[in-house]
Amino acid sequence: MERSGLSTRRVAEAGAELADEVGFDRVTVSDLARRLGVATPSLYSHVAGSADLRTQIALLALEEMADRSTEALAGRSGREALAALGSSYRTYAREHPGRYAAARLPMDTTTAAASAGPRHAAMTRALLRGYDLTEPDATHAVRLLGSLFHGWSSLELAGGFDHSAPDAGTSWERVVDAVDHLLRTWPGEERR
Amino acid sequence: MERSGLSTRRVAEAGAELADEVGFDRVTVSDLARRLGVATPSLYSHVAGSADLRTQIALLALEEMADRSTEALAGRSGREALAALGSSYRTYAREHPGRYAAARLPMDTTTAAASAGPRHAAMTRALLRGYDLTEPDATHAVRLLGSLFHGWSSLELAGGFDHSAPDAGTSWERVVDAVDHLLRTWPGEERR
DNA sequence: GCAAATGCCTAACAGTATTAGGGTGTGGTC
DNA sequence: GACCACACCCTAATACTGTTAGGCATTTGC
Repeated sequence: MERSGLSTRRVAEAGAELADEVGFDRVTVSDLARRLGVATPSLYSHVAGSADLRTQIALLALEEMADRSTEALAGRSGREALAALGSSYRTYAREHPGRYAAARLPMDTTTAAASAGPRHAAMTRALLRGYDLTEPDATHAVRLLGSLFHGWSSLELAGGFDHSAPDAGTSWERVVDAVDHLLRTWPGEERR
Repeated sequence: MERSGLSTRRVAEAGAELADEVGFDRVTVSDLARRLGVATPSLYSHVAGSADLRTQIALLALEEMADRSTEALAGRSGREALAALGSSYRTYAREHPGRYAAARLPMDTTTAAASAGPRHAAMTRALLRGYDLTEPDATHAVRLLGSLFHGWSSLELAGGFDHSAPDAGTSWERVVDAVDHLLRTWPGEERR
């Protein structure tokens, strides 16, 4: 029989494709095998099973997002960088909902450490260099931005903003303004 | 044979329990039936199937969260209310990770509209009355807060803050300070 | 060319989701 | 107080999905 020329990477890519089409939680080893034109057990040479398949898709998505974000941030700083990074996530989530959902998959510590996750944190930190924050405020801000970007994309993807005005894009622009303002006027420790 | 006295509500509650123990994505009709001491098909009198079961758990979780938040907000305003609402979500996510995950389940428009979802939005809006925001800025702020609360709890639940200082609680306090500050100094339209 | 590794297959089994259809309590009705 | 209808739960049966075991063939490295 003719070989299909599969590999872990190729399987993950096909899985990502499938995730975007039918949703990450409906990705199935059997379905993926069908689409690849091979028998189900054949995939077990490339991924360890259903859980591993999901992880591989997640890793792929994290890399792609990091690559896009890196490009989006190049040569920008301040509000411009903030808007670019946020848009990068928003756009990715819209174009690749399945991959985006995959990227939120919790994974064990060592896998997470070897993923592109740290690159994301580093980018946010780099972005903050355009503002005047010192530790530990910079860390707080990293977490705030991470939560906000992630939360916003999730809600937008779930259609949370679909049925009320103004539209998500407009609102997002104003939120970027607000956060930019916040980062430039971050409150000192004296407050309670 | 003796009857178990089940009902949709009771099944959903048991499902929520199960979700908290094993994780929302591992909730299974069979497993739930086993725990309830009935045969698997028996559950189909109370829920329409696997998908419906998940939805019922989600609706339950949304209600519980809304109830807790309502209580937490009572008699508070400004920064205090902000902190209370945020803590309400954070605590719920920590105590009931499975239910919390369930609450993020995307559902169709009509189901969502009939859920406690709108109550959550209303609470956030109510909270903002303690600040001086006019439309459309209030809407932007509602969305910002919703995204931030959700994103923060998700990341914290996934262990995203576990391996770096300062701890999540401290960081959260400072983020509340920052957001409180932001809401009191929300930037006007003239900025770009 | 040959040996070993690799890539893919078939066979087989456990577990889950779901439908169909049957019996038995339970509660309302006269 | 009998009866009837419905609600509730069961067994049987089917179709997948996930996974392991073991076999043949093609490719690759020497």
